[in-house]
Amino acid sequence: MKKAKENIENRSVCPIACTLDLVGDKWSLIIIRDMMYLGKSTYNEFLNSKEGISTNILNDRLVMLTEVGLINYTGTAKRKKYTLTKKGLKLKPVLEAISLFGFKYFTGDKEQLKNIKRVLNL
Amino acid sequence: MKKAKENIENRSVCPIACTLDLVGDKWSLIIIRDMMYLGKSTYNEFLNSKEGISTNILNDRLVMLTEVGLINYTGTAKRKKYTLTKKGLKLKPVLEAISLFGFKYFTGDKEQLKNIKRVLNL
DNA sequence: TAATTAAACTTGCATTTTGCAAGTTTAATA
DNA sequence: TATTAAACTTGCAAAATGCAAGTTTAATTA
Repeated sequence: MKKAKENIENRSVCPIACTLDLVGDKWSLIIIRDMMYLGKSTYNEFLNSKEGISTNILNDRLVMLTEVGLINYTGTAKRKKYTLTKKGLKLKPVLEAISLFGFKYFTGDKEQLKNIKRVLNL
Repeated sequence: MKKAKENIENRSVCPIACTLDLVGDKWSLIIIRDMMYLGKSTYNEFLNSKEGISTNILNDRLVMLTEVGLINYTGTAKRKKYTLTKKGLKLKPVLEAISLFGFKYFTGDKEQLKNIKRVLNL
């Protein structure tokens, strides 16, 4: 079994740097977005996100996010249902600030954005 | 001359994913933190941050952040002074939310954190 | 009950990104 | 004029990511 990073090494004591050591990568906040805003909870739901995460990275991130206490799961090994922990839910202001920035600076398809906006409760 | 990524490719139209395509890496928000909260503005000041960014990555990020319009610079090629653009300043709520999460979940050295808190205006 | 499906990984390998050490260029300073 | 130092640049090793394929075993279907 591949072993996930067990102890995140913080680069400094700065709270910003420490938080980025947890979720400052390309995929963690995408998974958390899926849980927080898009009602997703299973491996395959995450796998089918538009952004196209690959299976090994998805697995690594689910293990890591579980280890650091941002998510947990119920169900059998073959039917895991992931949910955000209380700690994970505390990232909501972060995602909200990020999406507000995104709405301001990325126009893209207006109709599509309207749908996203609705689903993200914005 | 090494060419920096010229057009960021967005993984999707999601505003969260798009924003993460800009600053969802290990170093960009550290540099922006240095400018926003720690009064830093030059290559060497960024280089001397506690987190220890390496020279090539720092250079890449400064080029990229300039290209995407989050920062810009004045001064000669040998004495560049970087500042946040209006767009870059719009990331302040993101950094604030991240640091609030960090303060809640990373204790570390109390005295040191108090100093950081002061310097971060929190 | 046996065969099939599919969800959740796992593995191997190529590509990309990052880290580290050292070197280069040229303004500013002594 | 010589030295310093700020801002890169380069080369190479290590780590992270991407991609395709394979594995395991619950759940479903025939």
